[in-house]
Amino acid sequence: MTASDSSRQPASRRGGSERAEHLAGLIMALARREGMKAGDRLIEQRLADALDLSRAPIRLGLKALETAGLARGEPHRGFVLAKNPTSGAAQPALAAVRRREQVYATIAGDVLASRLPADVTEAELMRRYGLSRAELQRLLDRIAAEGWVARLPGYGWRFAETVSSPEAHAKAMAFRAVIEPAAIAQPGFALSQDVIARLRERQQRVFEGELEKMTIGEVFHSGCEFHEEIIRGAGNPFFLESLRRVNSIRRLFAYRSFADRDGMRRHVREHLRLLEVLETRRYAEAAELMAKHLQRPLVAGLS
Amino acid sequence: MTASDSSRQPASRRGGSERAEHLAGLIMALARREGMKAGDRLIEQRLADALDLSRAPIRLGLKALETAGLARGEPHRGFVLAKNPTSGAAQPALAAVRRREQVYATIAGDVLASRLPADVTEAELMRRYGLSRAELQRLLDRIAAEGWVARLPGYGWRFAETVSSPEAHAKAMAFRAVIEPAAIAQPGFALSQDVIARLRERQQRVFEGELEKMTIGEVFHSGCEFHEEIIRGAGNPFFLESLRRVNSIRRLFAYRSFADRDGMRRHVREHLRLLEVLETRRYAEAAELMAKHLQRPLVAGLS
DNA sequence: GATTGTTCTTTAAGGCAATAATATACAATC
DNA sequence: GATTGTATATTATTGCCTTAAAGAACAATC
Repeated sequence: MTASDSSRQPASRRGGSERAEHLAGLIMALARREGMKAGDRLIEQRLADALDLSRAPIRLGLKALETAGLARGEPHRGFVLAKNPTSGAAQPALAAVRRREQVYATIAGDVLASRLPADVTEAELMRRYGLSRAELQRLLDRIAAEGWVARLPGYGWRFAETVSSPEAHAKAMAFRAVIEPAAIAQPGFALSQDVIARLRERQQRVFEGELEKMTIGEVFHSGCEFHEEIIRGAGNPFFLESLRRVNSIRRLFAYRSFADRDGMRRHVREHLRLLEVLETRRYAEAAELMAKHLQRPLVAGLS
Repeated sequence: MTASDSSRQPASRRGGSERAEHLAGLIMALARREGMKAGDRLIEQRLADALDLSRAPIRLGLKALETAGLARGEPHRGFVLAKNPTSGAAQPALAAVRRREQVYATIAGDVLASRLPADVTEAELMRRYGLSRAELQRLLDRIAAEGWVARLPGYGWRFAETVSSPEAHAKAMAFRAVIEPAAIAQPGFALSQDVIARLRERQQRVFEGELEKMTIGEVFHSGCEFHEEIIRGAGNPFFLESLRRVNSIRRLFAYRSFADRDGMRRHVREHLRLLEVLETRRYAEAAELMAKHLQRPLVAGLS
């Protein structure tokens, strides 16, 4: 009924190489994470290592970036960032990525609004969203990895009730309120000064202006990264892993939440405060602070 | 180098329908969980509902059970359990299931012992374990769902360091020691008398003798079920989900642990004690008890 | 009236060949 | 000496087709 008919095309040949633009997006995202500026060199091997790829696909991504005007390249000198990755101009390349995400978002929306039955066959999804079997499988694998759909033993898949339930958000927060402070309170917890500095720099930048220019999705993403980086300090992958999963589900309803810029501002300030305490290794205190940070009901979802 | 060559066959036609025997195994496992006895009827639709399947595959499973001598069927009267599902005789049908699990176990062992590089291509795995692409994909999907392998952005997969690390077990326990007591202490925690009764009955049975007859794997499985049923009481799927994931990884190294029957006995006694406290709704006390239960170093892994 | 038996429809898995994407090795350039 | 350019080998995806598996509907039986 609500299915998007999503350009019935052979999945390749669609506006100048979908894959390349996707790669371009990955590169820009990395550049942003690393705090790179316009003019910085984009060294192939370094990008390849950071993204767990070989140079071949990186190269495609770089070419796409050049086409999009986000990078400039000269023969035998490689590529250089043409714009600050945080600037609004980073959108063009991302536009392609967005298109790729469209079906995902549509499905997420349909599941959240219960427009889709809990149990569905692949055939039905293919028809409904105009996907090839291969495309659908990729998508379902990804969603399964995020934990909100699972294969049934026979034919078909089942969406987790978790997602569509109205209390889902509260439950996710309750879970975080348990694991995040506990992680900080773990015996071996430690956060290198490097990491702290990087996190602070990023939060500071957001605090001092970028916030206004960011989309809800970006703010959300940035918050997740912050918290995931901190929980990583426990040195226990189970904490990190479980936070990641919660976050990937929270992301689904984050889009619905209102943009309360003031609340977000206060939120980021708390992040900065937390970093101060972590820096001086007062972990017990930091754990408490984190607990408070998470318990605050807050609008409808960020952190 | 250590690859098992695993009967290079077309994946179907292998000793009287592999799939049917697998289904038979599912049915027996269900019968055990539900505490069924020899003589109980196996009603197709009921089994189908419980296993999220239709009657067609159930029927195959039942026929296989009959062949294996675990069920008896008469025309128009359906099937009846021939043996107690807890008896050792339940093994024959499971033998087929085990065969199916063999490659999985081999891979798990190779990863645990670091005989496999962290990054591998599918082609390499296919060669090494003598699998078709389809078989391998199924396997990798399952392992990915369990969380100890993940697709790389390019070609290949990466096994989680989590698994092979020597501290993995301690980390898993540390994580459990956080979430399980916290789950019990959640505001809405509740466990119906029904559930408590069922759990008690099961633990009691194990305590009073079955323990001696169970394999390590079965003891482990039973322990997981117990804990998962309890954490479910928090009514927060994130707790349950994360415990499940930890457990599916713990299972990997559980096989290596020694069978300390005395330790296990004490362990089950603690489960029974915990149920008593839960029954009277003294949740704070129960949470503490659970924390102690999990903190005890214990041999090498059960609970 | 519930359950099993049977038939028919739909769904997905498996294998194969063609093609695209990625990795790798080495030469060329700065 | 590090990085880019290029050629080659390896790896995995895609689409197509065949076949197996599962679901659904209805009749038959207890």
